[in-house]
Amino acid sequence: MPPKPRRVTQREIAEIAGVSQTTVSVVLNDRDGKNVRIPAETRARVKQAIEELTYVADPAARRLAGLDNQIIGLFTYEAALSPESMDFYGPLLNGLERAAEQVGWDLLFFTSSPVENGTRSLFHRKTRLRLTDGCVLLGQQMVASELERLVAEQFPFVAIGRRDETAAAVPYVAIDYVTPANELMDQAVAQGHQQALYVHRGTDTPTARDRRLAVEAASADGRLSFLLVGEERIPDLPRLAQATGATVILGEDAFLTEDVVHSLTAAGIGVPDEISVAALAEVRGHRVEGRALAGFHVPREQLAAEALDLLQTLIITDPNEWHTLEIRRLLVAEVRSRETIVPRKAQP
Amino acid sequence: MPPKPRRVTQREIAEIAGVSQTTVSVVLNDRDGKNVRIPAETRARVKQAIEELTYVADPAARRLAGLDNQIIGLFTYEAALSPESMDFYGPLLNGLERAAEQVGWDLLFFTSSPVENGTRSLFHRKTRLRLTDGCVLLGQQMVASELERLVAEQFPFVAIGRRDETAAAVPYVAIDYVTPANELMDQAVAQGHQQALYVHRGTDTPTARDRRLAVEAASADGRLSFLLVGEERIPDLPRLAQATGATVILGEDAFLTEDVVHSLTAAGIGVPDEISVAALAEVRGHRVEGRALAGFHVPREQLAAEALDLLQTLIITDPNEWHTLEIRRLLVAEVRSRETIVPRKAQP
DNA sequence: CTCTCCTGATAATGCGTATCTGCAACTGGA
DNA sequence: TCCAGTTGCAGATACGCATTATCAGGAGAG
Repeated sequence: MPPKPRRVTQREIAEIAGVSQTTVSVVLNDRDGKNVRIPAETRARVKQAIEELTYVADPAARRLAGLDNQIIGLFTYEAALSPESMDFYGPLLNGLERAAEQVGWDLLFFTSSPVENGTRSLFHRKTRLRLTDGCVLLGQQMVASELERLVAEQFPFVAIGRRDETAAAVPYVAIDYVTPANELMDQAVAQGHQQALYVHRGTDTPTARDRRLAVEAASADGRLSFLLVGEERIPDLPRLAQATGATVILGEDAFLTEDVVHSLTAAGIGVPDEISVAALAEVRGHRVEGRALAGFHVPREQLAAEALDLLQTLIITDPNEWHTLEIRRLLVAEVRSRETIVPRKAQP
Repeated sequence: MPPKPRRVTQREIAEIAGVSQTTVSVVLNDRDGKNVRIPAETRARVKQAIEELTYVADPAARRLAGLDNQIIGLFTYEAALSPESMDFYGPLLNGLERAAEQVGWDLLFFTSSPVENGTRSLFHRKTRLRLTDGCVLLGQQMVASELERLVAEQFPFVAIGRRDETAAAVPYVAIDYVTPANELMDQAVAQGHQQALYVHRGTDTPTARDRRLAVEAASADGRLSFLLVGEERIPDLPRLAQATGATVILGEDAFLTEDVVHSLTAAGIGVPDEISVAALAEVRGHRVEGRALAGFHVPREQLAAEALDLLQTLIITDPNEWHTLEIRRLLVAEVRSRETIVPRKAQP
């Protein structure tokens, strides 16, 4: 490394203004009490020197002295800025940037984290985590041990996405899929539907479980009768619909639902005229048969704002009081069902 | 601020291993010379303690002690992550992320910089600039005084985009539009064209000047005769083309060129059959008359990689030797002319 | 005239790390 | 046995900032 370029320090300001470094610090922080008093005239002299030399404090020194840095970390378990992930991360990152700008925080992307055992890891030998005041975690596959360590170290952080699987109390903001799922099913019922299919993947994430439970609950209390179908049986859907008399098919996500529609239309079944469809997930940008696919709009910008708000709360609260806080926040997704959930066709 | 959570320090490691803090530092940094010698047995003992306590170095303290942090700053004069700017910044950010990951650097977005006098400013009272080892600057409108201050402070930084207007030697990576512009004009000549129009905006940026100079040079040495036309005269283009006998029209950018095409087709002039068109700029995603608009493809991911490479060079080089480096790098844009530059129609 | 209180500062210290200097304890050679 | 050289560390210090304790000098009270 070349010699670190020397920049203006408080000591230099002090020499020029003819005071001590202490006084400069006091003036900078507008401190004044019974212990320390600086008359207006001296203050002015110091402030002038600060202006002239265009002093800016060294954040590393501030940090070392135990102060905050107004930096928050952003850790993603996959590349955040690649074109592929932009679809998902884009609105979140945009929301984070806007919220950070609002409160005057800088955003540190932990792009350096090396890949170990398949995923990136937050704790490595030179992690810059501790430079930040707090941290936002993004990604489908978080490592439980890292979350637990963050909790144990009482480091302020917020995960985006539900993190109930871990024993420790992980602060998160996430999307409530249950409320809008019920709303969507109620609308289907109001349109005359009685029999339905739910097409799902094999995965067992918290949100997948949520959706399935909502569907099963609706089936159990007689609102809407469901048959649950794995994705491998999509080719068989036309027959299944026929056999069960289903007039609605819900998919776990938008892509799956598109596959469902292809299977139906290939068999000559009209969507949505004969069978209504919807995804219990984000559907922005997804169209089937020239219509906007019914499903949810997830407020992702707001999700980011909420995450930073929660993080800020954690940062300014003593860790020992965290248990008194509401560290899990759910945002309700918005239902958009108009175009592919339509009234049930009169029986022939 | 709540009390700073205490974490593992070298001193604690030292106590457990029964050595001094110095020794821990030496072991961590694998230092060994004639001044300091640690036998393998002691090293092992210290390393074990480090493992057991899962020690990670405090980046702030490292920085204060004059070492590098492996953090580079990213300053944009506009919001970087908004959907509107993604078109332009997206590929750059992606390239930066990938390159940063390669070399193990974290990426600090200066999202906190407040707006003063219309633009964001890099130097404010609490700027975290000095936490970084170097900085990448993005944006159309950079503030000359800030660039000069960075140069004066010998702070390693690289601008993306040409920055010749400033007196001080500003390191940058940018796109060479002149070489591909000449190539494109040569192709037009090879296709039999002799007379052309160049439609430009009123702005006087370095790249705008480059393009105009290239066009004027081609005109001067008789390769291709040009008439330069301001954008306000686009409605008049059909008449101008007729009057000059021009069979090619070049636009300063893709949007301008699209307007040109609309003006021509509205007047019944076939594009590209009767008049070939191209933009002397990025044309990805732009189509006219069902064809990919001719023009350039700017290698933006590569631009980002080149910027980080230059930055890294600056960081590891003593500032006093910077004048010996090639601190301005140009990347040649790729010509894509096939679809809307076609052979000149035989005269009737 | 002495004692106390207030004013306007400053010296000293700590934060965690790296580095430079120094210094015992040992070893080998004469 | 005495000295020079080597081995294996520890002490001191710097980095830039905030904070705590302290201190000299002057004013006011008794």
